[in-house]
Amino acid sequence: MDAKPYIPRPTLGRLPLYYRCLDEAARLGREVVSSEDIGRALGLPAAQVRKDLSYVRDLGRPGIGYQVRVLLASLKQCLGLTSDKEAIVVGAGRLGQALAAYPGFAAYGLRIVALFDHDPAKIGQQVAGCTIHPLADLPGLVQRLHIELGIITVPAPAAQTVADAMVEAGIVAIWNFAPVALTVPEGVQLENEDLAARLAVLSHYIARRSFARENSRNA
Amino acid sequence: MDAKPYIPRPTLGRLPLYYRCLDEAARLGREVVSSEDIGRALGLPAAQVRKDLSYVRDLGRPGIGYQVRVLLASLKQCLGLTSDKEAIVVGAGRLGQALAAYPGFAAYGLRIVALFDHDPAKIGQQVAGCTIHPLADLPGLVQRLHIELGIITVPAPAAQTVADAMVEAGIVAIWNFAPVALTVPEGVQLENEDLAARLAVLSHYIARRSFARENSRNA
DNA sequence: TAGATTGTTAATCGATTAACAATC
DNA sequence: TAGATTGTTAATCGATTAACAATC
Repeated sequence: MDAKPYIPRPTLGRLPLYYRCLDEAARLGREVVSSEDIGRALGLPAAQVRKDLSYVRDLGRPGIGYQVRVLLASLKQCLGLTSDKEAIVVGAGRLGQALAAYPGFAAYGLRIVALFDHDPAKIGQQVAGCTIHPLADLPGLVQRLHIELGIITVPAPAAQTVADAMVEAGIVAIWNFAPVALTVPEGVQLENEDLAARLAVLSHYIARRSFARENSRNA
Repeated sequence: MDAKPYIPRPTLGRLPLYYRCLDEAARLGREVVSSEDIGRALGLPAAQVRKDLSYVRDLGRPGIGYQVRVLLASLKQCLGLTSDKEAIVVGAGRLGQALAAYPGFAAYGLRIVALFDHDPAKIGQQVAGCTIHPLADLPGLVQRLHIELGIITVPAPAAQTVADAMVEAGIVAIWNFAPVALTVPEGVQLENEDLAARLAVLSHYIARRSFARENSRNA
């Protein structure tokens, strides 16, 4: 047991990419990869790959590279994917349902096991093998299955209440899609996914682009 | 016309939050807000708010604060939201449909106007007022409507082909949900949204948490 | 041994935070 | 005028990149 206690957030965000890259290499039957190989596949400088991987554990061999199997296992452990992690989604609208059915999580051994909604019409429906439960069942189900991961896809005004209920039930990491700043107790990890804000950033790039074009015309 | 030519990426990511915050303040009838007010609402230090807003334009008044209407208009221009921006989604699976129907974009004047899919069974279906078109119609539609924003929600193996088609058709900013490193020509803005990778990061935090707990027990 | 490639140190770069003169 | 709050400068912090000794 020597998982590192602290990894910088930017590095952390890249670890899943390394994991997927190594997984792919393993499927192709490769036994060893270099930081150069990984960097090329992901569009990152080799030095950054080495630096990032040094946080995971000392696994490469100078002159040789990284053993695919070994590094994969380390990344798996570092990302907490050794035991399958289960998550719940609160808010069974289109987005919540899309996440519940999203096939991409499986590559990391992540699984959404239940949806919750307050709309009586939705209760009992199945989405990709996942049942929609009433909100009242949340605490019981979370505790019974020892769920630690919660995803919020309710409208903004309901999000804080849902977050509170999740924390109360024992969830320690929340992925929030509602465009609102939530308050959670110390020790609960919160990640915000603001889809509209992301799209607005792309809109800015387009605006800047036309601005630059105009400028060069007038220059 | 004095839109700033360059804004750091972290700042850029916060601008939409300021926009939403100011929009809210305007709806509440507030005429002036301070960097302190904004910071409190968003959980950011006031100094950072001021620094960020200084990239947008010089708009605050010392001793007073920021005029809500004026700052809102500046942010709108900076984010390119003065003229309504339209986007297309390629990949009419659950995720693509959820995005097409997502109500949150409207707050920024962003709108998804068409879905594309290669599945003949889906062609012609409506999703939240948005028609699903065959892929062959993409170039024509993009050019006719002068669409500059494309969203990719197809499986990873198809993503590069879709990106190429988008660029060919004239799209200059791509939001890619497929978990794969795409190649686009210089000048085309690419933002990756890797949902599974995001969830994996949360999984790591949980793992670290239990590691920390175990450690403190043994300490 | 020579060539390859690591892990790490040091240099660079960029973002955040603190402090404060300017000004309403 | 006194109090409030900006915009900006300088200090701090943290991440990326480059370089290279260690080593397979």
